[in-house]
Amino acid sequence: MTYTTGAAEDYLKTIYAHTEWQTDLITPSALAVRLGVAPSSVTEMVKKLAASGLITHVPYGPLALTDAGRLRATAVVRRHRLIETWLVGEMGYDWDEVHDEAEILEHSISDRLLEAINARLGFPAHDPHGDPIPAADGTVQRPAALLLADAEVSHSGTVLRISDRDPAVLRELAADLIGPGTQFTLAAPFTIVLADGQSRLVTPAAARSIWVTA
Amino acid sequence: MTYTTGAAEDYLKTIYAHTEWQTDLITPSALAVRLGVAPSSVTEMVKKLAASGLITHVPYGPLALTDAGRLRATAVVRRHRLIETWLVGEMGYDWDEVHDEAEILEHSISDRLLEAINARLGFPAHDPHGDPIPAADGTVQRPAALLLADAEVSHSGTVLRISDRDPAVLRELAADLIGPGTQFTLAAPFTIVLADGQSRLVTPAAARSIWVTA
DNA sequence: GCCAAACTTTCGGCAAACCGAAACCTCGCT
DNA sequence: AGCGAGGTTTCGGTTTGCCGAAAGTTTGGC
Repeated sequence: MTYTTGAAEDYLKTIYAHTEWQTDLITPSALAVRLGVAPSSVTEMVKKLAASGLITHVPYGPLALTDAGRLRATAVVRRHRLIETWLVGEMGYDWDEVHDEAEILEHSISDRLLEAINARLGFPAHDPHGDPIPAADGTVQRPAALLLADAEVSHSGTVLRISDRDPAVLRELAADLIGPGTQFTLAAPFTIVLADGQSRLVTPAAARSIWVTA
Repeated sequence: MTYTTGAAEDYLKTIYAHTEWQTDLITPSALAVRLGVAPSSVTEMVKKLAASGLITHVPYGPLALTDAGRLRATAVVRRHRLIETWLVGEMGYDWDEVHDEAEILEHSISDRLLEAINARLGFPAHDPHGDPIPAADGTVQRPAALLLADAEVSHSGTVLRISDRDPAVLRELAADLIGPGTQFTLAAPFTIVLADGQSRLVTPAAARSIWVTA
């Protein structure tokens, strides 16, 4: 069936998000934590999503999106990221303030309004955090990326994206003028040197939120 | 208590809308028809709204908003009309296309985003149909108005608002270049003469949708 | 190779909105 | 005054999404 309630969209989106920058599959309990619901609620929704052919699931095993599920998930992510881009680009929001608003609007905006926004923005490829905006057909352009916390000392590269999970990290980095496109060299663990020679100490939380070119 | 679900907002808005341009109170059955729900659903919601102090209701009697309910209702109407104004003013919608989108977004947009939109639009006083946009404190500036269908022949005036209930009427009037602000004289029933001397035959449905200065 | 911890599922329940059928008021008309 | 039509409410039931407690499964460590 169609089955496109807001709740189901949130489950699909979260399953998708888990594998966007890493490869392991998500477990029901991890999904429960991410969504802030009880494990039993996940079991229930998983049954519905599997019955609708949007995910695959063997009992007591992890979850994986089907092609149909991934298409549905990327559509939600597309809406979310276009809305975030619009809030920052046109409505005066800062990049640490857009998440909650987008979380709600992504479930109610029409395709038509979304495309009007997309056109106004000039069909952006990335949102303010550097995350790729999926195309309408579900295609996503995702560069090879590495967590800054996992990079070797002396690694040089460009910041690709900052996870928007933690607004405090976003504010910290905005104050340090670090964002997508920033070029750097890792001088020592948690210490980066920018193109202009200035060095910055990033917190461990930030190092685990910043993804850079490999 | 607070009780601000989307469903409750729709009930309050509809009760408010009924008395906006006329004075009689709405009955539960009329409310059911307007909302497209069964009468028994109305009874149930009416109990909750009355228990929350948002409406008054004596069994088997009509419904009336309390001050608290009216404030809640005008807040929804404000969101609806600002969204409509924005869709027409910035997003390329025509005035007959905005209702459904606004109907959904009015329940999910935040106060902050609404005010950002309001500021971009220059704090408009009316929506594209000529309906007054309530102020944030619930105040509404509503001029004395008369239905064109009820006006006497030779009545002269200005179009104040067009009900947005029927998109076909809106398209008909847009084609005839009739809208809020249009000056006219009623030459004969259903026949108006515009300021430039051109005359227009309006359909009975349109005459029951056009409100003019008294 | 077994067992307990950790994870997952099942089960009964709840709240919000909705429904249709049946019971119940009200009011106008005779 | 009484009666019936029409509007309103009650009642039992449905769906969606959530919960906690209890039962079931898996798996790592000994």
